[in-house]
Amino acid sequence: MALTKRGAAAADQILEALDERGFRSTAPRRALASAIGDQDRHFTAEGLRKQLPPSIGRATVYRTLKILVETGVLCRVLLEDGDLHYQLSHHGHHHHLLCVHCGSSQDLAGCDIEEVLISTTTRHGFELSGHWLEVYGRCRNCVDSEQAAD
Amino acid sequence: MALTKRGAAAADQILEALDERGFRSTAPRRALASAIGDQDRHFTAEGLRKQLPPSIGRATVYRTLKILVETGVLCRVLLEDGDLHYQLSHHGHHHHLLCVHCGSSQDLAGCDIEEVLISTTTRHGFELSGHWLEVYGRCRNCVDSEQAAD
DNA sequence: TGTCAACAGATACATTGTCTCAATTAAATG
DNA sequence: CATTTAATTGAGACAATGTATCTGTTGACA
Repeated sequence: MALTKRGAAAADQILEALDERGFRSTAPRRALASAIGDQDRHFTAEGLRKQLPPSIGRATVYRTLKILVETGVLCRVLLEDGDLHYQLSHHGHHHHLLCVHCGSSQDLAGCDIEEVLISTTTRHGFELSGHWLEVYGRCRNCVDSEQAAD
Repeated sequence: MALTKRGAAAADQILEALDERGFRSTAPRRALASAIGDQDRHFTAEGLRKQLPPSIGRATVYRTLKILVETGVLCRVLLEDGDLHYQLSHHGHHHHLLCVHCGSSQDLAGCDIEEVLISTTTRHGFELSGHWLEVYGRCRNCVDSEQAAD
């Protein structure tokens, strides 16, 4: 069961998305959806699994995550060290601002780089079909608290 | 031994970079450098290993690749499916144009997106420290040959 | 040429998945 | 509600990609 109202809403959204694509509603998937709704930042498959009853098999967790990424419910987040995490994907195409200090992430909804990319890649005779961008730095909270400490 | 003049030059460059950082020149590292010089596109650690004598241990391959990435000689390439590959890094900061059709990659040397990113992230109170961008599409060759086929 | 820190290979282990297979179950149908 | 059946499950093997440790080897400098 989801721990918060927000988590429960997110869980419902996940199950709904699965239903729309013709996937069945099963007990493991409901547990997964609920657990994902409870995450307040990007997570790994194993991290998620540790929060689930051990009766839910590893394969199910990975299978479901894969489906959810393909469905667009989750997106993958690439950490600076190359680690792949998962995260709820509220918007369509978007990027992440990843705080290298506290590990939080915000979505960068407006993707303004598309135009720049098109003009740059066209010069290379390249026909753009997509891109993957992750942005690293410090979030407002971490910048502020550091300044306060001075 | 490197198969081409270009490969040999790249291999020398790798060994030189290692030397500069105080790493020793050893037989396994020379073999690695030569093999890397021979790659004409991004490669995986295991793929590289298959081109080396089996006497060179797995750990050595991975260890050396890690050093080379940290040294800046190699860069990691993120494929669209999340696979991490390696590639010679000729320039400093740069991005890749990855052809989803033939698998080739070109470097995008001028990184014009920095300014766009700074202005966008500043609005989020975010202090930019870095980013990772991969661009997917079709390279000039693949676009051309497809048009020729029409 | 002797010394010794750096390095090597072997091997065990960790993480992150995928695949197969037999058993179970959701849900549509009657 | 009972039947049916395709989707789904968990177990467990396997694969890819690393990392850690340990003991023997070696490059490079004095």
